[in-house]
Amino acid sequence: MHDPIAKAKATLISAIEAAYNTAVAKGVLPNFGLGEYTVEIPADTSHGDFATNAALCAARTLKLPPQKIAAALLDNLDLGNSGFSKAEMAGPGFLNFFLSNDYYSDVVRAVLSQKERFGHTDFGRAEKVMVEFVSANPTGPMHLGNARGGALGDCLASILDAAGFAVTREFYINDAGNQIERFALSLEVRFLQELGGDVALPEDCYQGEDITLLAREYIASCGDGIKDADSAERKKALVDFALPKNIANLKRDLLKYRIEFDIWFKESTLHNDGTVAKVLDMLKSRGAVYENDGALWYKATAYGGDKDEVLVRSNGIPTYFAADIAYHYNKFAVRGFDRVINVWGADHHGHVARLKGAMDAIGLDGSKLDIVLMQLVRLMRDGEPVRMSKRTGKAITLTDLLDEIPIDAARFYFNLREPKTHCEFDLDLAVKQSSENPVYYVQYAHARICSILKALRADSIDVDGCLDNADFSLLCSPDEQALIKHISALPGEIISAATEYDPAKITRYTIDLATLFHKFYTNCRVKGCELSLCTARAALCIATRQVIRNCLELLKIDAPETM
RNA sequence: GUCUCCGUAGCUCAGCUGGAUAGAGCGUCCGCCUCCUAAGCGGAAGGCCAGCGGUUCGAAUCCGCUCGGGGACGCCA
Repeated sequence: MHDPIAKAKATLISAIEAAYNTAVAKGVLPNFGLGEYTVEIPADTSHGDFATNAALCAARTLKLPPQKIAAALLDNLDLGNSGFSKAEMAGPGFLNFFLSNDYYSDVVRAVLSQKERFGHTDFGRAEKVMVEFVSANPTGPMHLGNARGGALGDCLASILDAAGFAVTREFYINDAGNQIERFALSLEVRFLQELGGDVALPEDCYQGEDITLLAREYIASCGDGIKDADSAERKKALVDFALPKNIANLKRDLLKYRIEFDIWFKESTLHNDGTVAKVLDMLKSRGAVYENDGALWYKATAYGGDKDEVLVRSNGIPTYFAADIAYHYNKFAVRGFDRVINVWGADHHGHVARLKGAMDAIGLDGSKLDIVLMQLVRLMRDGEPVRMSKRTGKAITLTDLLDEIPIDAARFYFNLREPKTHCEFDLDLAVKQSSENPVYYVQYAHARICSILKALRADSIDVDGCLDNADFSLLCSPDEQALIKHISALPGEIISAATEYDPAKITRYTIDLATLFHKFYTNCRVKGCELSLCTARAALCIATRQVIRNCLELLKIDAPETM
């Protein structure tokens, strides 16, 4: 039982189709087919556990009132061993179905036996998927956008993995191009300034204090020997020293944020190994480029773009865009990914169509490239937007953020909303250890369960033998069934989060799970009730704890035993 | 100007591949611990789903326009 909800829906659809065929055979309904309809889980449980609008949808083709069709379907419905106990007609012609007790027992049993694998499916058929995210500029520290992108990309990768894809997490290091030139120049100026030189830092250079510190570190460990070398040599020495340090810092900070990449891919390799030149040749041979003002232009407009783009500047240096085409050529053609997902800030949205188009232009399939555009975050404190770090006066960095708020809260918060929504990050709320902060609400449910189980063990109740000994059919109160039904939705929820690239589905699922558990906790006592019921409820507690853990594992958030 | 995201309770947001009475948290008010963690649960109040039109049995959901807000439109990355 990989996905109980999907299985139940499939069962219902075949039962409905069978009922229709029987009704047709009896001459009760015309033989035009039911057409398209849906089976859904109604918001209101009095409308059953599942409901279908089949009769409403078929009303036109069958030229009969919906209620008459629904009645005919109901008359000929055979639920047999379907896991459903009854069906009824309601409203304008809905058919509502009610699950039997077996369904609930099966779900609890499945969780207890599948354990940390519950929720995982083979939906993705081990398709090779790359998730590229963060890819922060290595010339400096990461900012708030990287914090959201990091939490988002990392959880999306985990979710895809759970949904059965073969996932690679990748960080693209932009260690070439203009920004490295600027980095080099900034370092050089700071270096010379440290040695008393009278040079000013140009405005378009990196103004941060980190550059000065790097220059100082260089002098401390390598001396000032390059002072009199020519500028190009001096810059190279400084960059060769500073860039690896910055990259190491990125790794360190991301690790602190619980993100580990499988691959750190350097842009420079694409320039050095001829991939950039190769894709330029491919574009040339396909007639997708032209020359103008001494530069090489890509005919974006011929491939779905809104305006043409420069590939090679008139000074002979390829643009970032040229390198990006080469990079994605590498992802698809060289490394053979079936699908590539990039998590980008919304400020890159203009880049999406032309990169996809460029994939088509070099004979690859741009539709296999998906971009998750993430809107920027507004940091709030005391109801006011925070733009700058108090300490440095510069943009807020990931490290600044994690100094202030717990990692659990940050990761949870950034995955609370769909990537495309503009979101506010409330610093005051994130540090609050109260019910206002949803991450604690979820963790509290987990801690409560641990506490119950501890109390039961202290009473010598065989908590660990629940799977073998418990009579799950005793779990029949509304609170128990609501909890179990929600548990059974996890596999489908993970698949849906994976296909829609929306980790927020999982955080919200987890909050709802905690809510249902807290209700169960309030209304159904575990300790102290009759032994068989106590054992069954303990089993439900263990199953719930497992599901909370599985969800928090996807988000890489701690599941504390006590709070 | 073109493209893009957003607009739902006082606040932050779900719901959006069309379905039954539009949901949650926070805030406000009122209840619930001799009993497994009250970081919890229950209840009340709070809505022109930005506006107008269209599509149809049915629209918060789909389409068009308008208004309001964020972002992008470099031989930057």
